[in-house]
Amino acid sequence: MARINPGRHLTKKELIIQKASALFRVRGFNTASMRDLAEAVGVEAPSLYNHIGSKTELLQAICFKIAGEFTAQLEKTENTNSTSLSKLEKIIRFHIHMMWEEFDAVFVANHDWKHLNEPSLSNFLNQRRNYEKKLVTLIETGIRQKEFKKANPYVTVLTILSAVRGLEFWLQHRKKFSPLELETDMVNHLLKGMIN
Amino acid sequence: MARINPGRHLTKKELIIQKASALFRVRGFNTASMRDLAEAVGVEAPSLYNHIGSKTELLQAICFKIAGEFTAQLEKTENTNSTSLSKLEKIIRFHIHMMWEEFDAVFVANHDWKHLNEPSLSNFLNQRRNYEKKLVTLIETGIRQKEFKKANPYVTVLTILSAVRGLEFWLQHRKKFSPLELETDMVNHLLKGMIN
DNA sequence: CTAAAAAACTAATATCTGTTAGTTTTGTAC
DNA sequence: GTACAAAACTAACAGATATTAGTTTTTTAG
Repeated sequence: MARINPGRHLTKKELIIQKASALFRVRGFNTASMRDLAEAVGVEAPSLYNHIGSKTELLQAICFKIAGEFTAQLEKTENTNSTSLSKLEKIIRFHIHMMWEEFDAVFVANHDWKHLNEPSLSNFLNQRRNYEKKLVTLIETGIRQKEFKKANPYVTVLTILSAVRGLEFWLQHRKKFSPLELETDMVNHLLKGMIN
Repeated sequence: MARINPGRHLTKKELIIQKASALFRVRGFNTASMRDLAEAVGVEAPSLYNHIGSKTELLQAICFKIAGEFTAQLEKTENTNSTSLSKLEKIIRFHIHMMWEEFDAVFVANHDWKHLNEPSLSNFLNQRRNYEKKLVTLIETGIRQKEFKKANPYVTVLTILSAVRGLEFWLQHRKKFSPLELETDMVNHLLKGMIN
């Protein structure tokens, strides 16, 4: 059989990771087999091992790529001079943006991280914990500066992160309203509530 | 080996389902094996089949038990004479309540429904779609009566359901604030926003 | 055109999967 | 205590799993 055509801007390994993201999202990491992946790539299963080390390595690549992007954006936002509210809004919008642009990978990172091996598992969880802590600090600052209402900042962070994550369902079912309308309504709801 | 002790108020089948809920939550449906489950129950794997029909049947039992409880509560709430706001608040609180009281089963229903077989899968998805539709109708009514701000009601429902579902993470990590504080803060956030 | 390499292939392995068959043990009712 | 039923056990199977070994094909470089 012919070689894998990596496409214009992808190495073969990147192509495999991309197909794996799509496959793992639909079937789940454990349910998706390397034979499934090979078929999606257009090759026999053992051939994949010319490009990757193991199935778990694929999961690692997906999870840490996403985690890295979120962390980088958060740190960038932290280092700007603006209100806590403005920072928070930027972060929420970035989350929504990521859900639209890298749906498969974000979905897999959210669902299948638990199948990571040590020490990747601990690494990933630490990174996520740090991300949450930074958000909590941001909320606390906003409360101290009377920008935000008094409330348990952990609950606030949880509420926001979870709400945004829920876009998974909407994207799966391909509901047909524009990302812009969605983004506006969700940001408004999370910041200003829904009561008239 | 001695027989399974079902405990005070459980049939043997119910005990198995309970252990399966806990196991599936931690490991995931596909990753958890019947041998794992048997060990949790205190028995050899084939013995389980004296009480249950198949592994999938366990998943069905878990998913439809939870779906049924949510549907029942929603219909009960719909048939009361109160404002849309009051109804919505009651429903949010019920979701939080369920997360605390039936964490394992709710978690599994949320995560592993995709491994249901037909026709259970379609059944489950229909039930969930109906649930969402009823919530959308509730929000629409509230908007028409000027109780709620104008916004895409689907987005509103998505935001609320997802936020509440996020309690999964907090419960997994056993954060130490009371359910009451958590419930109050989350309900306030979702209804009234977080901006001062 | 030829040699080196990259990457595909086929064949195979050991392990794990849910589940069945058949048998033995345990508890229950008279 | 004896018979019946419930529920445990052991042994086993067919299929799927990720991965390795070894070989052949394809592409690339000089």
